[in-house]
Amino acid sequence: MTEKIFKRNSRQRDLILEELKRVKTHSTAASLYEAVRKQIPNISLGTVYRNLDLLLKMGIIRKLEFGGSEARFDASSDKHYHIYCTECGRIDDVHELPYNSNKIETIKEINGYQVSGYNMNFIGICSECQKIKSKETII
Amino acid sequence: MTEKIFKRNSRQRDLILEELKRVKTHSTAASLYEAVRKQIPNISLGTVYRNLDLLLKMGIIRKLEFGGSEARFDASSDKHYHIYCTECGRIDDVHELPYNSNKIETIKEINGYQVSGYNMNFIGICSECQKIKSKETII
DNA sequence: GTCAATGCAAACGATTTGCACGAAT
DNA sequence: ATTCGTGCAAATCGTTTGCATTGAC
Repeated sequence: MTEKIFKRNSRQRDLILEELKRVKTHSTAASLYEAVRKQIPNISLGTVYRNLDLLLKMGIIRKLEFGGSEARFDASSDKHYHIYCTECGRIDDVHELPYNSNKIETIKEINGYQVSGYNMNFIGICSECQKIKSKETII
Repeated sequence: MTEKIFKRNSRQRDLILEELKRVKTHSTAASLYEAVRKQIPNISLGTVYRNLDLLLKMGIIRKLEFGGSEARFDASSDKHYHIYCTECGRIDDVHELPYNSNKIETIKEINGYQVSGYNMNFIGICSECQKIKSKETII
């Protein structure tokens, strides 16, 4: 079943994955492109997208299902929730809350569907933006 | 605080909302456009998008936060979860499971964030697609 | 008569793709 | 030598926007 997806190594792919792992704010394709460009100045955005696809298919990274226009990626191996700041758009990991703590985990059937999983994330205002907002209110 | 958003009535908007309420599979902008076109042949896609935006701002409809490329909309007034079929892409309401049954509802702070809400949906295979898949397996 | 809402088409931003070349095996 | 992975540019897809016109009030 496990199909070989990478047939050759590539420095581009290595750097993309390295950068995605390094940055904790859940990069977009464009931000990975900009970062890797410092090492390989003429890498193309297409290459970034193609490699992100391959890494997704391999299950090495995950695409975060937020509503925003740009896709965000996560390279960490442990599952966890995410929280999105409606003010500045940053996305942080939620490590405080255990991922499998929910009785929702045990649901195997809904509405005739065979349930394979669920997707959950939190929405809020990050501490930085709270400070900014409270200052604005004072004025 | 409640601001007036519609300044005039429009047949286009009425038909868009009517169609969105009628169809239970959570229309896309394009499918609404096709449906309303039967009544107003030269309605434009831009008008559909503009009215969906207005209806969103009024809180009359909601945009579903799935990963797919096209946005899906929901016109029902009661909150409920959704389930997405990975085989055919349909999205159904989940009425079996109460929306506010979670202790997650009570969380007000995570990671320094002031939590305003959360987003959750299920992923699975609908009964139709299960039938198709089991047939395929037999062959 | 006023100006919000429309139709049309062009513009947009994110992503995908075709193709010829370069590089990993 | 083979052919995968790349860079480049053009194409695609969903959505947004500018502008002149239409229609609700």
